[in-house]
Amino acid sequence: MGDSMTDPLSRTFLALADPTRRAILAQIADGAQTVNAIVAANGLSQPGISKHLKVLEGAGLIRRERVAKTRPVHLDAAGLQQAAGWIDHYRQHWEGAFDRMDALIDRLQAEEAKNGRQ
Amino acid sequence: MGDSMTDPLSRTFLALADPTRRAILAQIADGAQTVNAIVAANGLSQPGISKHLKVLEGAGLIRRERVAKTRPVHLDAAGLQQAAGWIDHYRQHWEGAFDRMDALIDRLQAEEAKNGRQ
DNA sequence: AAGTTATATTTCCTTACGGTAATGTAAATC
DNA sequence: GATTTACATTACCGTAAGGAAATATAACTT
Repeated sequence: MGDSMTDPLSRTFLALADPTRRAILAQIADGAQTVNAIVAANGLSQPGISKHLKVLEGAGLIRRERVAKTRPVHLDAAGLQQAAGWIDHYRQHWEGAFDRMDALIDRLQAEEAKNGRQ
Repeated sequence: MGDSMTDPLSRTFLALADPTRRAILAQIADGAQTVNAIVAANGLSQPGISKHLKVLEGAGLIRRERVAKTRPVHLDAAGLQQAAGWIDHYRQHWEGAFDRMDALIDRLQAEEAKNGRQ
C-alpha cells in the first residue's frame, strides 16, 4: 500500500526515484494525457501504470480529472516545487562553498605570486 | 546489495527519499563530520548509519576521507546538482505554465470588464 | 604485541517496491 | 439493457530496502 506514514518530502523523492515515473512526468509536461496513452508510451501493463500514477498522485506530482470515461493525468507543480525547495537550500550552500573555494584559490595564487617575487 | 544497475538519477533521488539520509546531509552541510558524530546525532545503530552512508556515497552525494582512524564524511555537491538540474528542467516548464495562466487570467478579466461595460 | 577506538561488513529479519494476471466498476454506445 | 471502453483494485510473486546484532578490520596507544 501507499505508505502514508512517511513524510511528504520522502514520498516526493521516492516518487522521482523511478525512471518510469519520471518518463510519465516528462510525457505529461506539456499537456494532460489519458492513462491509456501513458500505457501505450511506456511498455508496461495497465495495472502497473495505475500503480505508478497512484505513487505520483500521493506525492502531489500529478492530478487527475474525470472527462467522460477517461481520467486525464496532469502535471502538478506543487510537489516538484517542494522538492526543488529542499534542494535549493543546499544549492545556496554549495554555491557558497564554491565561492569560498574561489576566494581560497585567489588567496593562494596571490601568496604564490608574492613568493615568486621574493 | 547496492544496486549499481539503476541509473544515477534514480539512485540520487532514492538516496534523498529517506529522512535519516537527508538529516545526515543537513548535518555535514557546513563541515565534515566523523561517522561516530553522525551516529550520535541520529538515534540509529552504527551499522545502520554506515549503510546509509554507502547509499549516499553511491549516489555521489557524499565523499569520505581517511584522517587517522576516522573517516570524515563530506557533502558532495555534484550529486545534488544533477538532481537539481533535472528538477530545474520542469521548473522552467511550470513557470511557463504559470505565466500562461497569468496571461489567461488577464485576458479573462479583460473580457469580463468589457462585458461588464456592455 | 596487546588493547582500544573507529568504522566496515556480514547475517538475519521484516516490510515495501515493482511487476503481471485476473477481476471489478463506471461511463459511453448500440 | 447488454456490450464495450477506460480505468481501478485485488491477489500474488520475486527482489530490494531498512533495521539491529554480531563480527571483522584498520589504525592509534601503551
